[in-house]
Parts: sequence; C-alpha cells; structure tokens
Amino acid sequence: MIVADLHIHSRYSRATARSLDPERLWLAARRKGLDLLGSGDFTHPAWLAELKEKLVPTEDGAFELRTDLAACLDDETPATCRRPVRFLLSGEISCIYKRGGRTRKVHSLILMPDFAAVERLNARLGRLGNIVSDGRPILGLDSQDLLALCLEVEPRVIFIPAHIWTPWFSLFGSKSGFDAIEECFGDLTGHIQALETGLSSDPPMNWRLRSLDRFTLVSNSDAHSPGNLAREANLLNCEPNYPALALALADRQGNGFAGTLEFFPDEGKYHLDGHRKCGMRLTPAETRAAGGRCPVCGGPLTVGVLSRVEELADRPPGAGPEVARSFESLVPLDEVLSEAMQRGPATKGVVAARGELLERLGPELYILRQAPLADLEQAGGSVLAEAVRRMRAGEVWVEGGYDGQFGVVRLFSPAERQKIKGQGAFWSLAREARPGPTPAPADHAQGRARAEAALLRPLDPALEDLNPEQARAVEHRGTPLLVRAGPGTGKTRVLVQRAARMVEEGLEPERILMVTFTRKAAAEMRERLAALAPSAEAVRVTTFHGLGREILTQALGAPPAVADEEARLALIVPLARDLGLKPGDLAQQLTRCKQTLMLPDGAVAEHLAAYEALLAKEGLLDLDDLVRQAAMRLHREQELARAWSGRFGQVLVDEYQDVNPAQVYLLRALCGPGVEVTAIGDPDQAIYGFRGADRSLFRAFASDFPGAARMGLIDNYRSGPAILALAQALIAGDPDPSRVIPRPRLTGGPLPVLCELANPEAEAEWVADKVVGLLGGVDSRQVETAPEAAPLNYGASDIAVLYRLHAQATALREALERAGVPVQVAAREPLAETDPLDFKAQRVSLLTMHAAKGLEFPVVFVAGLEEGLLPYQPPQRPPADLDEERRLLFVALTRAKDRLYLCRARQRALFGHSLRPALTPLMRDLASSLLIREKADAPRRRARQLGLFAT
DNA sequence: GGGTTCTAGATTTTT
DNA sequence: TCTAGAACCC
Repeated sequence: MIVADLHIHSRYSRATARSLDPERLWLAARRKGLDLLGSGDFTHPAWLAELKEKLVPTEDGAFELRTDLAACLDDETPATCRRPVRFLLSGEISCIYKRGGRTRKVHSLILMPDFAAVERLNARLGRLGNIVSDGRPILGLDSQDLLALCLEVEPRVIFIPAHIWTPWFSLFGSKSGFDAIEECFGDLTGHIQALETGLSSDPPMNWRLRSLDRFTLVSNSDAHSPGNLAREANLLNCEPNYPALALALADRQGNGFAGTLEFFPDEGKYHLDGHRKCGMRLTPAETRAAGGRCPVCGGPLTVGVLSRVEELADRPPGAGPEVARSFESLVPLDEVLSEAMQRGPATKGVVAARGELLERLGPELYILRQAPLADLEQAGGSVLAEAVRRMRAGEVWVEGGYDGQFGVVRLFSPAERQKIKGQGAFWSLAREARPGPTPAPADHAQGRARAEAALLRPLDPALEDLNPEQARAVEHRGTPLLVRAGPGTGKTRVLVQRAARMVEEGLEPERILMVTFTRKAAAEMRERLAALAPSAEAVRVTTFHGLGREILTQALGAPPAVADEEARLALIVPLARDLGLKPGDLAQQLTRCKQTLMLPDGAVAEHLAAYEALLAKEGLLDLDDLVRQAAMRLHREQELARAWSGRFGQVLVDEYQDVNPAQVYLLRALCGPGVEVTAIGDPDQAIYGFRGADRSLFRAFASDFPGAARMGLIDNYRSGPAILALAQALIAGDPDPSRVIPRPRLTGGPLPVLCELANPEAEAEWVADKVVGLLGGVDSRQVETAPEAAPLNYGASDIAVLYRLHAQATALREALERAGVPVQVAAREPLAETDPLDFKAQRVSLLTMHAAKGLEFPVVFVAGLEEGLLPYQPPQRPPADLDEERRLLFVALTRAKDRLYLCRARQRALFGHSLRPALTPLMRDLASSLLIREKADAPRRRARQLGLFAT
C-alpha cells in the first residue's frame, strides 16, 4: 500500500511558503510518510527548470530526488522515516471564464507522464495566457477547452477537477461552478476518471450524488507549505508510477485505488454556510430558514459545501453506492498535539514533541493511523494516546468551518481541556462518555429549479423590429441618403437591414455594393448580412481598396502589383535622404497628395513625380493608388466607366466620416445616374484626420450626391444614461447644430468614476484592483477578504482598458498580470505565435482608443486622462488637433455599456521627461454631477483591499 | 565585417 | 528613458 498526495504547490504560487523547493518537499514527504508526491506547479517555467535539474526519472513517469541532493538531506530525516519518495509531474490551472451568462471559476489538477508532455502543454498555454507570474496560472479558457487541449497534447493526461465543492473556484462551486459535471466538460466528461473532493467534503457527502458514482474520489492536500503535505491523501495498491496511478484511478472494479485519508470535513474552510464578517455560522437548514441572507446584516451568505451537496444530492444522508472506497478521517498531528498539550499548534513545545515522536515512532501518518496506542502512550503520554484513539474512533467535537474560516476539531471536552491545562501531560485521562460528533443536519435538499440554463441574451430590439428612425433609414428609396448615426444607435444594423430589404424587394443581390474601410468590418458585415438574409449572400461587400483593385484589374487586364509597406519604404527612405527629408514626413506628404487628389506644386510636386517614377520603374502601385487610380480611370476611360457606373444599383458606405476625397471621387465615378448611394456615419467619431480622412466630406455629401436626403438615428441601445450624459457633455465642447442628441434606451447603471492616482504605476494598480473586483476576485485571498463582492458576473472579455499611446500599455499589462488577470494587448503587429484556442480565450483587452473604434464592452476603463497625453502633445511637433482628440475621447467613452472608469496619473514620465500634468482640458469643464470622483487611498495595501470591490 | 558607442527622436492606423 | 540606426573602431 502506498500513500500519494498529488496536488500541492511550489513557492512560485501565490501565498505559498518560500521553503517549497524539491528538497524540502522530499524531506517533508518522508516525515509525513508519503510514497508518491505531485510536483505541483509544472506550468511554471522556473519551477519546471528546477524540477528537471533536481529530479531524475526512476519508474515509468515517476521521478526521484537526485541522489546527491537526497544524500545531503538524509541526516535531517529521522531514521524511522527514511523511505523512498517518488514524484509525479503535476500542476493546477485556474480557468476563469464566462459561460451561459455566468462567470465560472474552475480549478483543475493535471498530471502528465513526462517532461516532454509538460513542455508541450506549457508551450500551448504560454500562447494563451500568462503562465510565468503564478505557479497556478489563471487562464481565460473554458474548462472544456483546457481538457481538450490537454488531451491533444498528451492522451495519457490525468485530468482531475480540483476540490470540486469549494464555493469560489470549483466544478460544483456555489458561486461560480456548475450543477453537473457534463455541463462543465460536455462530451469530454468521459475522459475524466477522478474528482478531488477537497478538505470541506468527505466521501459520504459525495456518495449522495449518484452522478459521481462512476468517478474515483481522490483527496489531496493542496498544500501551500511543506507542513501541510498529506493532510489529505490517497491509498493505492499499486506501484508508485504514472501508468499504475492512471490505471488505479480508471479501474473502478479493481482495488488499485484503496481509499483516502481525509480531513474531518467540518474542519474545512467552507463546510457550513455563513457570513464571516458577522461571525454567523449556519447549517443548511438554518440558511434556508434565513432565506440565504445573513441574519445579522442581511447580506448574502456564503453557501458552503454541505448545503451545496444537499442541493445537488439525489440520495439521502448516509446513503451511498454499493461499491465505495474506505476512508479514514484524520486530524493533523500538530493539532492533535496541540489538543493534548493545550498549547498552540505552532508553539515550540508542540513542534519539539512532534519531532520527538517522529524520531521514536515513525512518520506522521503512521503515528496518526497505525501506531499501537501503547507505543503512543509510551512515547507521548496517555493524553496523546487518548487523543489519537478518539481521533481514530471519530469521537471529536467540531465547530464547522464557514465562509473561509477553518473549522475547529476538538478531541477533548472543555472540562478535560481545563484539566489538561492544570495538570499538564501527566494527567491521565479516564475514558469518559462523550457526546458524538456534531451530527450532520439531516434535512433533505430541495432540488433547485435550474432556471439559468443557457441564458439567452436579451433580444436586441433593433433586430426584432426597427425603431421609427431606423425604419425610415432602411426604407428610404429614390435619392441618395445620408444617415447620421451616433454610437450605439444601430448603424451597421440599419445598413445590413437596408441591403437585405432591397434584396427582398427583388433587387438582385449582385446589384448591391457595400463598402467599408477594413477587411474586418467587411467580414463582419458579410456575416451579419448572411445571418439576417441568406438570400443576400451574393451582395458585394468589400473595402475601398478591394474595390479599387477590382476596377484596376479590369482596366489593366491583370491584377496590379501593389507595393507593401516594406517595398514602399525601400523607395521612400533613399528618396527622403536625397531630398533631405525625414522618411515619415515624405511618406505623409505623398499619401496626402494621393488621398486628397490635390495637384501639388513646387517642391511637393517634384517629390511626387520622383516617387511615381520610382514606383513605375518597379512596376508597382502603392495602396493609395488602388483607390486614386481606379477613380481617375473611371472618370477618364469611357469604356471602363460604362462597365462600372451602372453595375451596382445601390451602393452603401459605412463610416462615411472617415472618407477622403479620393474615395468620394471613386464613389462618384461609380454612381452614375440611377445609382443610389447610402452613406452612414458619425462626424463625432471622426478620428482619422491624421491619415487623410476628411470629415467635412460628411457634410458635403449632399453636394457630392445632389438631392440627398438626410436622417439621423436617435435611440442609443448601448450605453447607460450616465455614460451617455458624460459623453454628450464632452462632445458638446465642439458645438454642432446638426448633432442629434441621443436618447438612452437603457436605464439605471452607475455614474462613471474618475480617480486621480499618484503615477502610472498606481493608476495601473487601481485599474487592476477594479478589474479583479469586477471579476469577483481571482484568488481565494480576494474572495475571502471581500466575500460580499456583488454577483456582477463580468468575465475578462467584458472588460477593456483604453489609452492614447501604446507606451501606456506596459504598466497596465504588468499590473493586471501581477493581479492574475488574463490580458491581451492589441499590438500593432499581431503575435506570430497564435494558438487555435486563442480566439476562445477570454481576456481583458488593452487597446488604444483608436483601435477601440467600432467595439463595445460592458466595462470600459480609460487611462491617462492628462494634459499632454490627451490631446497628445508630441515632442517637437505641433500638438494633436484638440477637436479630433475630443472625438477620440468621445469614441472611448461611448464604447462602455454598463460601467465606465476613468483615471489619470498626477506624475508621468513620457520620453524621459517627468511631468506633473493637469487633468486633460477636455474634461476640466464637465459638470461634477456627471461623474463620481473617487479618492485614491494613499497606502498601497489599503488601496488594494478597500478598492477591491468598491464601485 | 562585426562589435561598440553615439545621438536623435519618440502618436494614433488601414489597405 | 529607451531604442534604432548611424558612425566609428579594430
């Protein structure tokens, strides 16, 4: 028979002992009496390197401490405890993700048969999230996807849902788990052979669920220090190696898996229900009677494991499957000694006594489980012997743990304890009749209605039936049409509906052209169109550049060769040098010429001519040429114009505020008589002036396309009224009589929050604290210090952090990663290594305000609201245009649906200069009633704790 | 040619 | 302050 503890942690995990290295784990395992020990934390690169250095393979998939290291430590092991200790490679992963409208937090224990498999796994995980800053990494990955990934990497993986009943971080957790294992792991459930029951539950509790009968119930310590090793463990009748363990777990008929060593579940931190702040401990029946509310403060109770088991149980208490493994309930030796000596478990006396017992009798588990009472009496006195006898017999007094508070197991009555105190260990205990253990409450759980299966998102009203303004825009025919559509008013929807309606009316889909600026937008449009009306599939959806290329392809008889960025620079850089210009300036000058169609004079004309000659020599066009040349040819070449100007009967253009003159010129060429143009956009969201977009073209639409009708969308479906009010106040700084005041369709929601922090690091820290709070805490310390966290149910992908410059991302990313939050920084060049699961991983998005355009998030942070940063004041250059920067901030604010957090630093180092910037002038004059100014707590630790769950 | 030192410059971004 | 590219040195 061997004893195995498969789930532990290294010193690289949060809140773990610094002494957790392979040597001391090995030593502790020997003192405990363990034969097989999980390495823990194999996802952590530094820990894995240490394991590879210090462990050597022995049996199949098992490892031993290097002999030279073991030799050095042999002296430190009591002679009675010397035994071989094998390691297996194990790790734990915390998945935090949203499924079915609820935030899920599920921990999983994973074992792998060799280092190569671990490395394959880590390579994949490393692309999906941050596995370096915590030994137990937090990933925004669905548990089912994690299991799929593990199986893909190594079919022999042993995947065990960890401590399945803890409320905050487990498969069945009351706060963020599931009601059935299949709900969590879907059709991969069959690959799971074992479930870890955790400290707060024991096998009889688990036996009450028939659905768990087919699983092996394992128990591990989840130790965060060497001393806690083996506080729960497994008994196995097999060789101490990987395949033998796998077989023992999988084979429910055989007896490879003999049973478990358990905590008294009452001692676990989440056994009963309660509210720690108020000191309220409740049984499941009491909780029901109290309606799930704390009888003292009325706040929500943390529902413990016992309640949760009853809720899901389909067998009465005491019932179980026909075949079940045995188990023994133990109290850790230091606690037994603490009782026998009536002094704290960590006191010198207890520590010394334990050492002496180990020397004389053997490992801790032997002492607790097997040592004859006579030997115990001889080595440790009769009180100790009696204490151990009672423990083995289950004659204990318990105060159940609740809401993160460990329970207390007592081996002696108060009177006996008084006696021990008075007489010391010399007092000999009479065996007294004593009350049995606190009985488990015997009421039966009511099967709760599982109402929240597959929560449907509220139906989008604009999709179901259009509001009057939208309907007008969709149905208008006969003239060009310009629609002004503010953020969240259903702009794309109107465009898509309009196209679909036209198809319905009998227009061939090939006669409809939809034009966007980016391929991404085009793809989205295509998708939405297909979803709305399959018959509209043949509608042409493309970008301006794609359209230009197509026209040129026809004109030239072959697709034009287009200079990519690299080729273009290869021409521009030497040219700029010859001309004594900066390459960037020259590039800007040239692109400006092409986009505005302005015929330059003087020096610029020469530059352009020289550049065009170089392009011609290479037989290349640049990207600007795709639009410009297509437009010019359409205007000049009659045959080409004939082919194109009537090809489309309807042309719909998105984001019209971003067009440049070349694009309008192209549109006009395309739209001969009888062709109707629809343009939709929002001049308040024009943020690309710097790259040639000319928002005055929005206003000029009616003269470019005579007879145009104008309309505006009014209802905003995206943002709460408070967010909208702030954004509107901001944009009002740039008066525009034709602006439509939006009408919020959502109600309620908190005011936006503004906080001014000492520096960018503190600012990032503030953001990270808020994010952790919105996620309801990502580690147990957080949920235990602030368990009243409102059930906000935000997932990481519901949250975005926006900023003006990429340079701001570093501090924000670091703070979020330190907090354990999965993040994704939208970099200019996408990371080369992407994982197939990448698109499914849920992460907080870090984006520039520009990159956020067109997106929406339930929660938005906007960081760095400082003068100099917004509007941006580049060194040695003219400051960015105030109104365009105002629109940029407007775009940023209007990305938010429910919650908006604004912040800025009082001190910021930008390009080497340390500045003490003022608040951005864009926000200075806003009415104070539009937002809540939050005070920054000066000492960081306080800020962390208090800021956590404040809103 | 390869390595070191110096110095200017430093947004936002799509095709 | 950091970095990329140029200038410089052997």
